[in-house]
Amino acid sequence: MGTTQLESVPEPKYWHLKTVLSEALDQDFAVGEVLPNERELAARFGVARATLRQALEQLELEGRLQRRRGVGTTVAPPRVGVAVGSTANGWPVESVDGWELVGATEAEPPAAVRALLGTPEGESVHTVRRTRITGGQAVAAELLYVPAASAPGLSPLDAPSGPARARAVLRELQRLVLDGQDRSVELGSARADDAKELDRLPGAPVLVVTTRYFTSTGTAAVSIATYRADTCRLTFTDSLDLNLTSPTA
Amino acid sequence: MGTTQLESVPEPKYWHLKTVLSEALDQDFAVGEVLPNERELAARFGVARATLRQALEQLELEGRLQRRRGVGTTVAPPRVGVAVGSTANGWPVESVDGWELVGATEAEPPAAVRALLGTPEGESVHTVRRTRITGGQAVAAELLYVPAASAPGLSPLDAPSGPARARAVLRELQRLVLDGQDRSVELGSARADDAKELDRLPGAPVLVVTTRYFTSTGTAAVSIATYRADTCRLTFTDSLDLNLTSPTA
DNA sequence: TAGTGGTCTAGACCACCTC
DNA sequence: AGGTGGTCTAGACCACTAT
Repeated sequence: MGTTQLESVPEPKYWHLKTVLSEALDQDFAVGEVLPNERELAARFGVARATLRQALEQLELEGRLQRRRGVGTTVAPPRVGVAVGSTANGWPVESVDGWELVGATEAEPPAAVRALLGTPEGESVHTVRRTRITGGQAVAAELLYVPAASAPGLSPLDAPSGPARARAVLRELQRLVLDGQDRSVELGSARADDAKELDRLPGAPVLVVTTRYFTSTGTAAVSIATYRADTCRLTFTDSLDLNLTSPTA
Repeated sequence: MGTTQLESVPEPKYWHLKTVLSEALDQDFAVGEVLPNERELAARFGVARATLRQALEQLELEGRLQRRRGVGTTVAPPRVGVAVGSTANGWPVESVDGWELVGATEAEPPAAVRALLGTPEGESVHTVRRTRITGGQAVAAELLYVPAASAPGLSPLDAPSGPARARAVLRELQRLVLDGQDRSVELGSARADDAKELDRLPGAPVLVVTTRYFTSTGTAAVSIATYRADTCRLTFTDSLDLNLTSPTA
């Protein structure tokens, strides 16, 4: 029959909207510029605010927009490339790559971490919290889990908490010979504590980088680092010779 | 003053709901089991369907749930670890790691790729499409961009398209000496064509892995691979020989 | 055809920021 | 106080899958 079926796959409104907005961002807006508010944009496009928001959410997920409650929606700068594993085959250290020590506690790790460490249930481990700052912006929050066996020289009493304690744990780690590491990346949503460090709302999309540090005796430490997925592009420089990785002039 | 402010941060309903559901998934459901439908779940928790859906979306983002239109919501298996760069310092080849050649065309690459390749505007490049299958599931869709200069021996006429053509392009690549590669990972949303390959809806969250292949003459090829973020955990096995990286001990 | 998730609407109220 | 984005509601209809 003559049902020509031209629009056999009707594009969802929010999807089309996203495309239109994306092109508008390329052409008519500069980085940092604020967009009209959601109510006005929705009216301008003749859609409900919820539909407009669905398009904005996608664009934010892709790092094109930045939205802040009480402030507005702005055009986001291109994602920053953050090196992960450029300091490969090295223990986490202070004052490189913009890592900043926040503090350290001693507690039982989550079950998933316990499985990676191979520590028995109920055993507490050193937990170092770090934050990674790039361009004045917190881009990552990390929890580094170090079993007591990996920091044998650490007295429970020197610097019971805070950055000094964290530094002490890291110093202990450096004494061990690192045999290798193991890294994985997956999508997650920010827990409340990480979200706070990253200046995002809980549930914000993050890239979760899990690193296992191996010594001859097994897994000596595990790091769970959550990177802001909206602003970060994780870079891995596997290339052994560093000749071609042109520096910033 | 006496404003005790006990609930200074009222948790959003969908966030609380997500926590409750997450615990229920751990305790009362097996992998593959189907959940009650959204309307019933919403009624059971006394919330609007949209709110319930917000919680489900988060859980799907975290890889806990799988939702299929017309079918239902099921408990997802743990994410599969897919090796990225285990074949490090090697050209992409066929029939390893479950990559399957789909076809090849010749077209002008997107602007972002053109910038990475350094090809002039208007110049078309070979574009090889591959799909990565793991456990019977498509987990990644890749577009490999190869400038004509990187495949000099390729006649325009042998196997004009399809898997045979793709194989021919890859064979040409193997003739070059690979100097190194450069990899980055970021969050994105699936374009329509990739979504189709991955059996997902357009806009589904994906991990975009961008790889640059270097030879002595510069960037010889660029690969843009999109991995299903809901089902994949990207693994990087950097561990090399530990000799050169002797710590300060 | 019945049931599922996906899209969309037109409101309302709240939390947060700035002035 | 006024404006912003964030949450939430109670509907409606659509696209897809299975039977």
